[in-house]
Amino acid sequence: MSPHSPHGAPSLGLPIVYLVDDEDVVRDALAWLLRSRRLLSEGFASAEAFEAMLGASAAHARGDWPSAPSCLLLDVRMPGISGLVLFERLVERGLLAALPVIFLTGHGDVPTAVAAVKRGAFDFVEKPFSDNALVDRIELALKRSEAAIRQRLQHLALQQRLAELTERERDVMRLVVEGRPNKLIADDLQISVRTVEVHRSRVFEKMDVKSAVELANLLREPAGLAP
Amino acid sequence: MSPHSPHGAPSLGLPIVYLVDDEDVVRDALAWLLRSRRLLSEGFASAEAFEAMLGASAAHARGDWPSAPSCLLLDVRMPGISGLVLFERLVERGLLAALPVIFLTGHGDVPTAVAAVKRGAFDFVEKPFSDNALVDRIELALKRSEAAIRQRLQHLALQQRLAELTERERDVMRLVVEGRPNKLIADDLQISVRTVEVHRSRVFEKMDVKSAVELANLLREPAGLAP
DNA sequence: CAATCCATGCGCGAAACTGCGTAGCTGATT
DNA sequence: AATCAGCTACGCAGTTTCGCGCATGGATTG
Repeated sequence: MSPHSPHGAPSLGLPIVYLVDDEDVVRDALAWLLRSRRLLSEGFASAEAFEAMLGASAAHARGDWPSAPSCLLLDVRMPGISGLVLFERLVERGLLAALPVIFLTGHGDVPTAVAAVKRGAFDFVEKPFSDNALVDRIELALKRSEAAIRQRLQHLALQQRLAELTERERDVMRLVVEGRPNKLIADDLQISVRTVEVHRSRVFEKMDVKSAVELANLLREPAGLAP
Repeated sequence: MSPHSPHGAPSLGLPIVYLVDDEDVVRDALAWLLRSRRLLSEGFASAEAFEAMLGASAAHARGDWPSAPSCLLLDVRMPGISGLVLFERLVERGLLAALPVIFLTGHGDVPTAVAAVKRGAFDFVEKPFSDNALVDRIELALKRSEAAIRQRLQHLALQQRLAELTERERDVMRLVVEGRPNKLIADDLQISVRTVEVHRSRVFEKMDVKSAVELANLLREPAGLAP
């Protein structure tokens, strides 16, 4: 296990703040601010550059998430791909939870800001901003990112175990978590009770639970539902 | 059963849109617009007047929700209690879900708008607005309100059934939904297995389920958790 | 061909569920 | 004081369900 973990949970790596702004001055200022607060950062002069980095580091496996808590300080208007467009792409890739976006803008209008926040932007701040307040927001965003990544890892672990099940075992499992007794499951699937028991016990074994209730609880957790 | 329900679910009453704006002209225009779209509305010239209506109709029972889908079109700046303050009070009373708030403002600033949306405002639109777009948003808000109210009703029904349980029955239930077998529950509570079985069966009866798994599923639903 | 998955039968012991009966305690009603 | 109702608690007996081991066979796949 790598460095000391805060609460016994495995460390996810050092938090990092990505800066995407076409103006060197802005990036440098932010980088300086963050360094002074002991936060790692990495700057990009365009949305394209940032996406290139994302694609490379994430091993182009869609659905892949950053493994360290991170957030993105994003300028709204930039030459080339605008911040809003980049943001929209991140939304569609489902990356927002792992990579909260804080918009930075000089001259924001209300509809744009409102739309961005409703779409899931973590914040939308106008320059000039208070350094303190911004860093506070960033740290909140990093915490949310960490929480999302942890939840994702749990989710993946669960999916992995689910993937080990055979088709038939999944059939049985579905009925088991609906609370149906073995006899009725056997009737539903047109197989013998004994066979249901066999599948059922394999499911328990593979999913590492000891009872149907535990299994139901496992699958009812947020991680057990959506992809 | 009153009027025709859309999907077999019981009707919640006619949707209503509340208008809170100090300018008569604005309220009249909105009322006219809504009437033309066959939506009920009720206007208030001040936040105070609206709160008075809320207090009266809700029978001052905190936690009480409007029984019909509704939403609130709220002007940001008004003499007396401002729209923002009223909004904040609604947030604190937990009414936002049942009564989504759409802010209307002539001259909004970005930070205010962003803060409102992050606090849970359904929307924040600047005048002049498109009638069509606004009505669309209102109808979405009403749908969300209806969904929230339905969920709340389910939640209350569940809480009601939970309230019928004895202290001891709740003790047993907790352990049952953790997946513990009767024998261990008996050890935990220092009572005999037979007694556990009695409580367990009473719980099933009162909660109207036939197995521990069904019970767990019932309690794991969103309605089963927070107050 | 070997391995895997699915399916089945039989049987044993444990656990769970049910019905019937008992009993102490509290609090309210009469 | 007597009574009734509700909650808690327990035992016995009987039935059902569950969990598991052992053994068998067909279908699919590498």
